[in-house]
Order: sequence, then structure tokens, then C-alpha cells
Amino acid sequence: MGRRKIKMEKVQDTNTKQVTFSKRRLGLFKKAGELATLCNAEVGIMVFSPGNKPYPYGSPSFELVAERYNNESEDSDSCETSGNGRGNRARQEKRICKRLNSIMEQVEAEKKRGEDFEHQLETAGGEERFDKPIEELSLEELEEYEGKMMDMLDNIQGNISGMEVSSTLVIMSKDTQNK
Amino acid sequence: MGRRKIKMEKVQDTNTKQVTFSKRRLGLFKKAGELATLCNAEVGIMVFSPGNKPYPYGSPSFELVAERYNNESEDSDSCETSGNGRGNRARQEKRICKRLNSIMEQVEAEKKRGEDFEHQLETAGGEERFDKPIEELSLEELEEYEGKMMDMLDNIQGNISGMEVSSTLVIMSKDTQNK
DNA sequence: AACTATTTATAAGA
DNA sequence: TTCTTATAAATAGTT
Repeated sequence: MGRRKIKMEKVQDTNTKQVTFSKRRLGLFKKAGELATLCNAEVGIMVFSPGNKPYPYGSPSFELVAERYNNESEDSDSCETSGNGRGNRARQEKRICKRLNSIMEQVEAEKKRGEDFEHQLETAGGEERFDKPIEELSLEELEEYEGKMMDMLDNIQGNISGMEVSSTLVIMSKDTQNK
Repeated sequence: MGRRKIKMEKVQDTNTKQVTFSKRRLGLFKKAGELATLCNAEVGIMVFSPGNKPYPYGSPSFELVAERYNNESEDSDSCETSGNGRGNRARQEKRICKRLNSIMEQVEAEKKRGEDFEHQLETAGGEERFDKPIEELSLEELEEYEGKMMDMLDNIQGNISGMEVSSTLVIMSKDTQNK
């Protein structure tokens, strides 16, 4: 929808790509807002630019998804469904079993996540970090401090991304596994 | 973009709303896919219909946000910025201080979240839950079990929502506080 | 679920 | 980058 039709493939020119990204990201967010307003729905979007910068949007909501990790949310997970019993019963068992597994994994992930954060906070960048009160740091120290803080935030961001993937699987499993 | 322009407000007619939701949700997802393809970006979307049914979309990605909790991500947070010193220094301190607070809150939230999940898993719905092996439950028990599982998932979903809100604040603060 | 008259989004261009 | 504008797309109302 512009002066001419474009092929649906990666835009090669870097500058054009940047412009397209900006325009379409805004367009997407606008559409999301309209959907939310018109239909009283909740919409959450996260976009990562090619440069990996996050652009979140929410109408008043949350959200996520990771298709690349759930190509087969259908499969696996060691779940002993007693092979006997007639068909219907077996299906119900399987469904419930999957949910239980998802929840278990969720719990484990939560515990680990909490630990990781603490560890990260304690070790990131050194140890004299909290010795001096902030007022006594030199400007140089402040800037170094800030840089490390940035790195930490990047790491946390990574953790969160992974976390959200599993969260999504749990949430989605609720409606997806009913088939 | 249709036979006539519509006001940007909740569609009243239930049937029309349902149709609009379907059409626009698909449109939104299509746009997201195009953004991902054209710009080599990652996009994740979660839409909750008025009936609270989740519709996820991902191009291979994740995502979230909650605007309703961050109306004022700018304000508050007890942070003792030594009132002295010249302007620039004070601003840097304040910025760093906010980040530190965010991270601290994040850590606390993580710890609590891990605990909550465990507690929830242990207490949700009773205690004989894990006594019998799943094969020995009656179909009625299974269904009841499934119902409770549903409730638990709802709760977890709620936790996650709240969690993601704070996560988002941290992520966003990285880009927002630079102004 | 299909079909258009219109409104919107946006690719180029300035 | 922001604004304009010709054109492609999305979609509201209809069937």
C-alpha cells in the first residue's frame, strides 16, 4: 500500500529497512489499539528490531509468544499414560499429564530464575559495588557503574525472554491441547 | 476502511463485534508477519478476546506489556539522591538510582514468585491430589482434577501477567529514562 | 464465507 | 527525519 507494490521479502537497503520498520511498527501498534478499543480485547505486543532493540506495546495488557520454541508443543514430555483403558479416558489423562508437566517445569524455572537474579545482582561487575554510599563515587566510577548496570539489564532481559517462552507454552497449552 | 467510517469506540452489537474481532485479529497478525519478514524483526503478540480466550501469534518470538500499570513509570521510588552537587551529577545519580531500585524490586519479585508457585502447587485444590497414581482416579475425579488444574493455570497466568508488568518496566526503563 | 465501496496504511518522493 | 501523495491493502456493511 504505497506508490508501488513491494515483494514480501527482506528489504535489502538498510536505510529503507529502517524507515519501513518504523512506519510499520507504528502501524501495527495502532491496529492493536483499535482492536482493543473496538472489541474490548486485550492486546500485548513485543517487537525486536533487527538491532535487537525491544519495542513493547500493551493495551492494558501483557503478552508474548515463541513459535520457534513450540514448533512441536504437541510432542514429548515423559508422561506415563497407562496404555490400557479405552480411548477417551486415555486422551484425558494425556491432556492432564501434559498440564502437570508444564506446571512443574514452570515451578522449576521460577525457582531457578529467582536464584539467577540474586546471583547476578551479587556478582555482576565486582564486589565493592555497594561499599561506598552513592554520593561518594567519582563521576568516572558512576559512569562505569552505569555501564555495568546496562550489561546487567541486558542479561536480565535475556532471562525474561526465555522465561516468557515457557510462560507462553503454559498459557497456550490451556487452549491448544484440547484438540 | 470499509463501506463507512466507524467511531473508535466499543462496538455494541455483539455479533458485529465478534466479526470485527475475527477480521481485525487476522489483519493484525498478517501485519505482524509482514513486519517480521520485511525488516527481519521478531514479533510476538497475545490477544485476549472479550471472552478471554487467548490468541497468540509469534514470528519466531515472545512478548508482553501492561500499560495500565505503568501510567506513571516516571515517578516515585524512595531514592535518596544527595540533594547537593551540581545539576548534571544529580541527574546521573537519579537515573542510576532508579535503575537500581528497579532491579532490586525485580529480584524481590522473582523470589516471591518462585515461592508462590511452589505454595500454589502444594495447596491448590486440596492435598490428596498426588496420593493416588493417576491411573487409579475415576473419571469423575479426573474431571474434577482437570477443573482445579484450570483454576491453577488461571492463577499462574495472573501471576505471570503481573510479573511481566514489572519485567516490562525494567526493560522499558532502559530506553525511557534516557530523556 | 464472499463481495465491494471506502477508508486506511504506506512506499516513494520531497 | 518528518510531510506529502499516489497507490496498495484492510475492512464495514452487505449478500
